[in-house]
Amino acid sequence: MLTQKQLNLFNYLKKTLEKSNVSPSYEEMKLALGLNSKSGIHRLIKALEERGFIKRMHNKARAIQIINNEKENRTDNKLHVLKENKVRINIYGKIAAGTPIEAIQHSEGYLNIPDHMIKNNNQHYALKVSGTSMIDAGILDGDLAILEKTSEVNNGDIVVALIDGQEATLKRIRRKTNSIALEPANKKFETRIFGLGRVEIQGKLVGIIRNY
Amino acid sequence: MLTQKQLNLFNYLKKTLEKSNVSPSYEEMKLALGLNSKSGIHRLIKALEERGFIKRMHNKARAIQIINNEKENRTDNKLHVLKENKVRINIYGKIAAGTPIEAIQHSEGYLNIPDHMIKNNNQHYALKVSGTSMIDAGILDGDLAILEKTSEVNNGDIVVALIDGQEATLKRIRRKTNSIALEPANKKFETRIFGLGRVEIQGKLVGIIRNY
DNA sequence: CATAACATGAACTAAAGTAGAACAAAATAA
DNA sequence: TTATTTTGTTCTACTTTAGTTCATGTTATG
Repeated sequence: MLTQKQLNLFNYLKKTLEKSNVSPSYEEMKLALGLNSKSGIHRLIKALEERGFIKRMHNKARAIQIINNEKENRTDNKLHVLKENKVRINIYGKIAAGTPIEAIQHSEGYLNIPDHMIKNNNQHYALKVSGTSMIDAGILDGDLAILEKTSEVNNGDIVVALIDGQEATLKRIRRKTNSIALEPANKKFETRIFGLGRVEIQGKLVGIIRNY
Repeated sequence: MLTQKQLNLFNYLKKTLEKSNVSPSYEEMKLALGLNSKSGIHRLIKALEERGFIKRMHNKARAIQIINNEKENRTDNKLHVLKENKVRINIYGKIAAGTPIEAIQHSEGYLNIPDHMIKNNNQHYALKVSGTSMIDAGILDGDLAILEKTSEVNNGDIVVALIDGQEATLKRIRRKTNSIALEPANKKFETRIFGLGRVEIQGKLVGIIRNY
């Protein structure tokens, strides 16, 4: 695609532009390639532009721009994306009454979350909070709840509980000897107590994201 | 893609805008670059705009905006990475009594935030909430507040207000004819009312991130 | 509404930079 | 080999950059 000279100039341009955003002038390029004349540079620049390796603003000083072609950074990018992917989780819908979360097959979309929210290797997912039953815990209607898929929860944790395989709800949990209490954080709602078998923990709250 | 002078000015702009969201005036830039004339600055600004490094509002004072895309956005590949990337913003410390944010030079670290939180090109930053004065708005002690650097706020918005250049606080704002009321969201705290000149808006709340 | 603070821009100078024609030598391809 | 493209040089023409001064708008604010 390129001749040797063109490649030399291109590499020099790239190197220079990576250091700072100052393009070299023809004079500087001439020196860098050990030429005695700027015209040669001009021709090389035209060739690079024609072949789509650089772009420039005509008749503007030091206004050359590198066009990165796919081949070179492809591997880099994939690696990068993969790394970033860890913190990409599914949004499964609203946590309202009625629908068990597992039944929701389709994700409503992806969400990039702050990586510090993920502290272990468990799967995570997000639900949109519906209702005001946890308002005194600072969880408002419309907030996004970030949840860790686990059943290891402590008393006082806020969890997604599936009741009778039917109703999913976000509540504070308190285990007793042979019952489980699900406490709202709102005086207008009441604590509900269930037998051990009726409640399945589907996740533990690890974060809240709110948008104004 | 820039000349040296253009880069110098750009760096100065960047630095200044990172500290606070007030653009320098031409006069100030003139001094910063050691010129005797504002016209030179004007031309450099035009060049920077032409090359896509800044954006400005015509005939508005101190209305320059950095476009942060010098290298990344140019090629398709990198754009992809950018899309996957969470937006990275600075955490500037706690928002407690006493310290004006502008005085905090050093960032306490970076934070990756969900990209949907950033809805415009303004700069954003994060502060850790200290205290319970906004608890009824669902903002708890220790929450991370995501703030947009702007002074365009509406009544009822939650903002970071700097009082007398001294005390930074997160409150709901209500502008009256010749005073500004800063309302807490906690009955135990009282609304404070200030003269127009005493309060400077340093940012507007756009999100809350909480970690359990 | 007056005034200070800012932004815009014309005119001019010198220096730096870009554009390209014309010709010769070298490298490459046919 | 012959033809074609690439490279290098010199020389010239022209444009932009960068700085100055001075004048003219525009906006914000008391």
